Order: sequence, then C-alpha cells, then structure tokens
Amino acid sequence: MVAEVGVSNTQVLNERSLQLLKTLVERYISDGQPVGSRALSKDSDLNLSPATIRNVMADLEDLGLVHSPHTSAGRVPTVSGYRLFVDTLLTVKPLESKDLTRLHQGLSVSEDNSDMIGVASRLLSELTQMAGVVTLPKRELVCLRHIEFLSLSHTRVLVIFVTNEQEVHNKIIHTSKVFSPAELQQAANYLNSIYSGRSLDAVRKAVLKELQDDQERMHQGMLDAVKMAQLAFDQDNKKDDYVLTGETNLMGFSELSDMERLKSLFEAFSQKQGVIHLLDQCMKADGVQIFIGEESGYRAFDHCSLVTSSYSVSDEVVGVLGVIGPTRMAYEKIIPFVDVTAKLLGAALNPKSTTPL
Amino acid sequence: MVAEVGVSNTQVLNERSLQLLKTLVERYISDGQPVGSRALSKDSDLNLSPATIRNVMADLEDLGLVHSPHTSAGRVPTVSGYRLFVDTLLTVKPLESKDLTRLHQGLSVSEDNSDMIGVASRLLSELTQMAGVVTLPKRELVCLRHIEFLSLSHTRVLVIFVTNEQEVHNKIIHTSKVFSPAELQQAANYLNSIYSGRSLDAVRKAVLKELQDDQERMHQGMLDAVKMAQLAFDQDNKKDDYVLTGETNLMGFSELSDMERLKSLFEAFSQKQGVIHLLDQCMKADGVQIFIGEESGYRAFDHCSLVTSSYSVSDEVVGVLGVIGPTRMAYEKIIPFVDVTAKLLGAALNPKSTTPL
DNA sequence: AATTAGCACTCCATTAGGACGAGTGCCAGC
DNA sequence: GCTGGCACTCGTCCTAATGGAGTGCTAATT
Repeated sequence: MVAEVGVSNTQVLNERSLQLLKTLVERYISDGQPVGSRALSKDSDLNLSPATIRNVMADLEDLGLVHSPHTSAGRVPTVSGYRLFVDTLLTVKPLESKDLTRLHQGLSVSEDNSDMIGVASRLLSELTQMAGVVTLPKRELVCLRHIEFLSLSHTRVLVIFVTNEQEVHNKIIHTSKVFSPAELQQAANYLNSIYSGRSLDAVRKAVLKELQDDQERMHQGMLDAVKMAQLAFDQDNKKDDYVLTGETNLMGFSELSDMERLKSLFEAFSQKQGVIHLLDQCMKADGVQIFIGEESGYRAFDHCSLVTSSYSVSDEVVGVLGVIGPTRMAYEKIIPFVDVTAKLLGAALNPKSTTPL
Repeated sequence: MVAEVGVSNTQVLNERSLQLLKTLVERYISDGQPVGSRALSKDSDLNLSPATIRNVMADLEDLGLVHSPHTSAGRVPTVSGYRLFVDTLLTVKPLESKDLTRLHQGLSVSEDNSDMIGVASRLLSELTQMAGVVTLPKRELVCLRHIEFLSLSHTRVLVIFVTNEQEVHNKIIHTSKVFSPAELQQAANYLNSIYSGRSLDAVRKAVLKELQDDQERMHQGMLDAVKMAQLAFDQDNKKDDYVLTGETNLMGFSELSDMERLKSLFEAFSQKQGVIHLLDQCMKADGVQIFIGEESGYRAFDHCSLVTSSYSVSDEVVGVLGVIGPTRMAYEKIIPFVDVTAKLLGAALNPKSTTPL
C-alpha cells in the first residue's frame, strides 16, 4: 500500500505531505476531533498558511489517506492513513519506567506461574486502559513433561498430563477394554520414558506413525499404551482459548458508544472463535503486528485496532498477546507495551528458569 | 414491607387497588411506557372511569408503590410496587412446552456431564434472552470420589481429586519432605479408603481433627497422608466461581442503555466477588428468590433484577443459578424457567444416575 | 511555480419558539 | 363514592434562526 502510493505519485507524497499527515494523525489521536487546516498550520513547525495546508489536504484526500466527515469539518485519518502512519511515520516512545517496573514485577520468573497468562492480560489492560488479550500457549507446541492414567470406572480413564509451563491438563477417554491400575501405571511409565520432553504435536505424530507401522513389533502392553496416548492427544483435543480482560475499558470510548457496535464486539468476544482465528494469523508473524479497523476482516472489529505480538518459549512461538482498543489509540505507546510484555511473558514461562521435573 | 402497608391502611389497599396495581405492572412490563389512567381503565375489567383510577393511583403513589416520572406522564411501578406484585399478585405461567423440551434435551442425564454448568447457563440466557448465571457446585459440599498424588519435582506434588460431579480438580502443593512415587501411592490408597464418598468439607474437618488428636496412634505413612490431605483441602482452596453467559443480551434493553450504568454492571460481572456474595445469599433460601433493583444492595445492580434458585444434588444445596435482566422483566415467565432449570440441573448432576466409580 | 489572502459557501450545532398530545389534579355534580 | 369537565403541566416534535468552523476557489503576491 505504501509503496504503491509512493510509486503512483512521488510528487504529491513528498516529505512535507508526510510530515503534515503525521501531525494530523497525532493531533487527531490526542484530541479526537477532526483536524482543520488552521490547527495543522499552528501544530506543524512548517510555517505554512492554512491555505497551503488545505491544498495538501485535498491531495491527501485524493489518495484516500484522510477523509472529511462533512464539508465544513476538518480531516480525519482513514484506515490507509493510519496504516501509512504506523508503518513509516510513527516514532515509538520508550516505555515509561514506572510501567516497565510494573511489568517486571508482575511477570517475574517465579515459582508459581500457573496464572501467568491471566496476569499478563491484566497488566496489558490495566496499563493501557484498553482490553488485553493473551492466548493460552498452543498445546501442540509445548513439551510433554509427564503423563499419568487414572481409572475412573470400567472403561473410563482419566488422563493427566503436565506440560512445560507447569500447566496441568486432564481429559477423560473411553478405552476399548478394561485396564487394571497396574496396567495403566505400566502404560504411563512406557509413554513417559519414550515421549517425555517432546512437544505434544510431535508425540501425536509419532503415535500415529507407530499405529500405522508394524504393530507386530510391539507387545500388547506397549500397544495399549500407544492407543491410549492416541485418544488422549486426539486432534480435536486442542481447544484454543484466550484470556481477555478489561473489556469494560472499551465502553468508555466514544467511537464505541454506539450500542449496536458495542454489542456485536462483545458478542464476538464471547463467541471466541472469530477472535481466535484473528489471533492465530498473528502467530505467523514474529514481531509486533497491527490490524487497523476493517483490516481485520471482522465486522465487529471495524472500529477497533488490534496490536499484537507473538510470544515464545525456548525460541518457539507458542502464543499471541495483544491490546484491543479504538482505531484512535496512542500506537507509539501501545506498541512497546505489547512488545515488552510478550518478551517478559515468554521469559517467565521458560522452563529452563523453573525447577526441572 | 407488604405487611406494613396492609396494616397501615387496609382501607386504601383493597382488592380493587391491588387489581389495578397488578394491571399496571403487567402493562408496564409489556410496553415499557408509563401507564396512564385511560389505558388502565380500558385494560382492567373493573369498568371504572379514568378519573376514579386517578384517585386510586394517587393513593398508590402515596404508599410508594408507583411513581410518576413527571407531571403529565402515566405511572411506573417502584421497587416496592414490583415487590408487592411478585409476592402476592403474580400469576405464574407454566413453561411453554417447546422451552421445556429444550431444557430437557440440554440437561438430560448423560454420560458426559463435564460442562453441565455451562450448558445450564447457556440455556437460561438463550431461552430468556437475558443473562444466565450458574455457580459452580460448592466444593465443600460435593463428595470426594478419588484422590491421587503425583510427584512433580522434589517437594512439589500434584494433587488430583475427582468429585461427585465427575469434575476433576488439581492443585500443586509443597511438601515438607521428599516422597517416592510408592509412598505417594500408598498415601493416596490410605486416603481413598478412609475418605472416599464423604464431602470435601467433612474430609477437611476430619483431617484437622486427626492432626490435633493423638498423632501417636498413626504410623508415619498415615501421618504423611493426612498432612498432604490437609494441604490439598486447605480452606483458601475454595475459589468460588460462576459461569455467566448472554451478558450481551443486556445491551439491548433501554433501561441499561446508559453507558455509565452498563459499564459498572459489566465491571461487577468481571470482578465477580460482588456477584458471588449476592449469589451466596441465595443459597440459604430454598426455592426461587428474587432481588428487584436496589434490593440487592449493589449499586451496579440498581436497574436490574435477579431471579435465582438454589440447586441441589442428593438433597444437599450445592449451588445457585439464575437470570439477570432489567427490573422490567416478565417475572411470571422467568420464575418457572429458573425453577425448572434448577431442578433439572440438580438431577443431571446427581451421582446416583451416573456410572459409579 | 509555489504560496498566500480573501471571499463565498456549506454544513453542523445550538437555541428558541410554537403546536400538539398525553396525562394529571381538582372540583362540582350525580 | 364515582364520574365528567376543565385548567394546567410537561415532554416531544418540528421549524426557523443564528453563529462558528472549515472548506474550495480565485486572484494576488513572492
């Protein structure tokens, strides 16, 4: 988009126009009012008269970077305008030290990191005064530390497995035959010895391979164990989820004061899958990623922006976190927030820094 | 309140006034507009002129049962008016058969009742088009079925316990010394043999008693087991919680269209403790209980009503469910909804009807 | 050729006024 | 005790008027 504009009309999108666009966006973000030529003339240190500014604005409007709500209002940045702004004009501010301290103390590497995800989400929403969201680490990508089977009733077995992040998961499976506690113990021992330390995804694949390959090679006990593992790590097992906090902060923003919009936004939050899909896309990219307004492709997010960053454990991307707010947000502050939080969360979840099993 | 009114002025609060109040509340609930004397005259089958009705209305207003938004508007019921209405005037309608069917199919006694609470909440919000809330069964009151210990790292032990409702809970405890897997197994076996089938509350009390009483009587293994049980069922373990669904339905109601109100309501929802406290009060009463507007004592609920019922498993009250909506709700329909849902949920969670361990 | 000043114009927001209708309170009569 | 009638109040809706902010265009200036 930026390149295209630059190519199509280098004459128009010169240094000065960009400078003015930047000032306009900054001014609009802080005021929330359409910015007029007079205000821009004073704000920018270009010493241009309002009339000149008006000419530039007309050009920017032709390029679709700004937009006039009506004839005698000032200009407001469009989605493309915001995009150009965050991509090339933005000067990111370093985090304020008090915020940095707050993040560090909240996400310090501690013994109990059972609710790190929740803490991270709360920090994001508290410090940005918008909504914070953090996906749970992708199960497939975290490492298996330990697995255990527990007989509930004849063919119902409770599977318990502990992952890297010290999280405990459980699932009830139905076996084809009845197992004694001793048999279950044996199966667990076998699986632990073979698969402990490998990612859940790798385990699932290995298990499938085992079952397809020569089953004769294995004795009955091993076969049972592998079959149970298959049930336990079944594909449909992955119930992606996220922790969202500070939604209520969004109710303060005037651009979301329309009840219809607000309702559909909150409905999207509670239905989850749309948001999950959106966040999943962000996992592909490595650094901070931004969706502005309609860019997300979800109508409910039309008037919102989403600033995300993936977070990694042991150099492996396992989840995404971010901030949701109105399109008119202070990107230069939010971006470092999200960036730092992602790094700290990754570090806090790192198994190397916790007591080994 | 009702009694007081009746005593203070039996002359005024006669059959006819009550009849008119009833008609007024019904009319207001269905229309949402202040009800004028003309409308009441037509609606009620008392054959009274508007003028007469106005006299009665003036009396009801003196008693604080109705209220005029301004001089030339009709009347609107006050909280006391609603209270009198639901306590003595209301004629509860039986559930529509399609709704009853829906409830039955959703809350049937099935093999997998792991998300019964969520299902119940969703049914309540879906069928009433308001918000549904269901507390998780009180841990103290549910029965222990099985307990297991799993060693994580030297002094960290994962406790897993299965309760009546087929729910699996886990908690990480720190022991004072290092246990071998065999010792942990032995401890679990001991605890299961003694405490299985008793309520968590009873187990906790028994454990405390054991520790205070003669410890000499027990050998070391038993003592270790009891000590671990104490850690596992520690008081602070009870993290009461509830499942709330359909909050977005509330955004449709005009009485909650004020952003300030809506925001504080949703903040109350996400902070949870206030709501939990309110719901806890409802556990004491047995049948359906109703809080109208300010009666709840929480400012955030000022313009809402809460219709609740406790639900029981094996004749023991273990939780509360209910519907949250605007004060102006169709109580005669909501009450049976909540009532029936509570009964069905209790039945669905009943361990007698599920496969024994 | 780029910039600026000036001017006419457009549109929004606010205010004031007036008509209308719904509903009340009160009083006198049945 | 009930009812009809009447004056009154108040909120809503519509209209018109005013002021201000900001634009687009053109002609003058640098």
